[in-house]
Amino acid sequence: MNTEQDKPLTECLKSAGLSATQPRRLVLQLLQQQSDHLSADEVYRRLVDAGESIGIASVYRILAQFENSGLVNRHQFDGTTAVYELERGHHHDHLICQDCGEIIEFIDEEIELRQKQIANELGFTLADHALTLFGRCQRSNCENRKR
Amino acid sequence: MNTEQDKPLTECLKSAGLSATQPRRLVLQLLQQQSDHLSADEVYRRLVDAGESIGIASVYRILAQFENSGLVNRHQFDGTTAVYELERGHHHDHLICQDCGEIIEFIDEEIELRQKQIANELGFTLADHALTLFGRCQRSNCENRKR
DNA sequence: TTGCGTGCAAAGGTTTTGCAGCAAG
DNA sequence: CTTGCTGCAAAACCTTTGCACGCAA
Repeated sequence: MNTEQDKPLTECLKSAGLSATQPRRLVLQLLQQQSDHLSADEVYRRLVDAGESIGIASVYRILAQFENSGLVNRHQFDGTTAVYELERGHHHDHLICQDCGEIIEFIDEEIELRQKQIANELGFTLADHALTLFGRCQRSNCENRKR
Repeated sequence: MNTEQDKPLTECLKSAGLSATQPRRLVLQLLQQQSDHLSADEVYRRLVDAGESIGIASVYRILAQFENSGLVNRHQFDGTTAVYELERGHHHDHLICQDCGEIIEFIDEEIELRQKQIANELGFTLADHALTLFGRCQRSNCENRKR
């Protein structure tokens, strides 16, 4: 699949309807290099730590713009902080380890289909969904295991 | 099914390991009367509007205690405000209308089962899950319909 | 009585906003 | 040049916490 991330930063921004300013390039580049799910503050910190000049307000504004343009997805895994990940053209849901915080992405067509069916049965057109599983990994060497 | 809500307030609280104070009784009673999903602030406001004397801090503390005792469930449907609903012994997920905000509860055993299977296949034991569908209702008379 | 629970106010963390200056096209 | 974007600081918002007082058992 040919996704936006294959284009150079400037073109990727332009085709999303955004002018290619330096802060926007920086945020987009960071998200492309990362496979993690980053909070706004983590994005800000990493850029500052890398010697870049950017403000936290711009990070929030840019991430919101990226989300509206479909460039990134926003998730609210815990109740406090939102995290963002680059839209890579492959929809997926998330499984989070309650011990070590590891985030695993998965996709299940059966669940996807049932969701649509359920919405339809209830008289709705499915527009979006949020599915997060919380579990405990069975790795004996999980360094974050509690207890 | 015989649930906690069938008991008088005091007994319900006691069997949850909580002393039966007036604020706790008030919050529990409100949640029992309500079938809605209420935010902490909504709980606070409704009690104050009803002439009761209670502080917002107590509402937050009490709702957290209720959640730890399994008396209520906490949901984070949007990114900003948590909502609470009385645990009635029937697990369910939620479908929310993006037009009118209506919340519909549903349960689908197929999805429940697949979730467990997926977690197991990935080497995890499923502990919890959050599934929320977002859709648009097809009621022509939906007064909150946008556009 | 005795300690837990409460209310108030202040603090905490995340996100948004107002505004003057600056950069992109 | 001209408009839109940025950075800073302050505000907004939801939630938690410290503390002295008061109620439940």
